[in-house]
Amino acid sequence: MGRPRTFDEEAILDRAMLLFWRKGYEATSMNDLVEELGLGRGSIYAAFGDKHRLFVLALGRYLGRQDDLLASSFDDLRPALPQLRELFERLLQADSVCSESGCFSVNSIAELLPNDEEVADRARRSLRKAEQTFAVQLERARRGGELSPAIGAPEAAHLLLTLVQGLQIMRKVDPDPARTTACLDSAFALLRNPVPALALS
Amino acid sequence: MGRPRTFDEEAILDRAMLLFWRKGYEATSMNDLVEELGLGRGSIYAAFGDKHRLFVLALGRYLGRQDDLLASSFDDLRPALPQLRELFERLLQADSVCSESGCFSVNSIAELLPNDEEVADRARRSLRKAEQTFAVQLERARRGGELSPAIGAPEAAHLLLTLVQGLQIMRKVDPDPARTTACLDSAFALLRNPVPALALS
DNA sequence: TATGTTCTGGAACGAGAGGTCAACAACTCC
DNA sequence: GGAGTTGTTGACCTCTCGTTCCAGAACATA
Repeated sequence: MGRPRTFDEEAILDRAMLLFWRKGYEATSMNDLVEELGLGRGSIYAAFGDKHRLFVLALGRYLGRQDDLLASSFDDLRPALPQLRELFERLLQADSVCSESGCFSVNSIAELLPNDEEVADRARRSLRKAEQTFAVQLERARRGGELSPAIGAPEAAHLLLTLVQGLQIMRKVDPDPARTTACLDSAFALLRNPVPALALS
Repeated sequence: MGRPRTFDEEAILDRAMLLFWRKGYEATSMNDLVEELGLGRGSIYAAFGDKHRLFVLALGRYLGRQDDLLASSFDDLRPALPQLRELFERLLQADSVCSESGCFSVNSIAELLPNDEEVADRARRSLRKAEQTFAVQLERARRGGELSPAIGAPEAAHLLLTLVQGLQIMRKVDPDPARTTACLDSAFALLRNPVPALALS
């Protein structure tokens, strides 16, 4: 019934995501989107609603991918800390798709919060999920004697999450990936148990 | 010679700073500024140039104050780590002027980098200076046996700087100051030397 | 082929953007 | 007081913003 879509909705959302990611919400105009997406204005509005809704959809797509990456990253048989470390490397590498634009989520939080409740909710959800995932793995690390006794698993999870947000800011100021890697090295050096005992319980 | 200014340039810059801080660069219009600053458009342009220059001046004012806070925060006779910890508390408290808007510098980096070289330069300068100040104090901490041997002073400085940027993002997502304090507690718990020896050298 | 429905692309819209300007106001100096 | 200079104001400019609308294109069904 009716004329079919001539474009792949998800592919279009990906391109919108890259544009918003690169330029930010306010600095991206509908003209930019028309040009980048290769669609008429009418088609965009019909398919995605207004500019803000399109942005939220694009951000949701970005966060959804991050969620997936997180959910499928852990093998509960191997030590947790090295896996966490590898996850961060992968997370940051995934963001290099948009070369020096940092993290779409961090950028959006910084630009639009606390005034944009829709974006706030979506971001909060992903951050909470990430923190919980970290906490589970860190608790596993603690039980395995990997984690420094100076910190609890939930606190370490929150600390790591916070640090990663900070890394995304620092990457925009100094894009040298070696700096990022070095910073993660330091963090994990501190998190590691200096006297790795046998499993405690 | 000529008619004198009827306004205090620095007071006006402060108000512009608060507005840009609250709304971001792109979302703040000249109309907003005219209304907030209580000046005619012409006066603003005559005194500060265009919108972008005004923004850079406002950001410079913000960063200048942070620089001052940092420069005058350390007593080389007392232990370094607690002083660093107090500094962070003061930094975050200073930002509470603009209740839930996070950090003007972090917001600006996220919104405008990597496309705005002027903002990038100004922000880089302050971050470098902060990192160096941290490093000096952490080196003092290391020599005094305060710092964990698991990390060097420069690395700890970079780690702390990164963490604070992250805290500014997290604060926008969850404004509860207790979370921020707890995160700093965790970080310093890890940085502290678990076996505080006597001064080594 | 005729009809109904959906999608497409671009013209058109009002609002508001950032920026300019000219007339007037407020001072200093002669 | 007159001349010269600078600050102030708000009307005004052009351009671009986000959004709407409509005529035509592309399908399914009959």
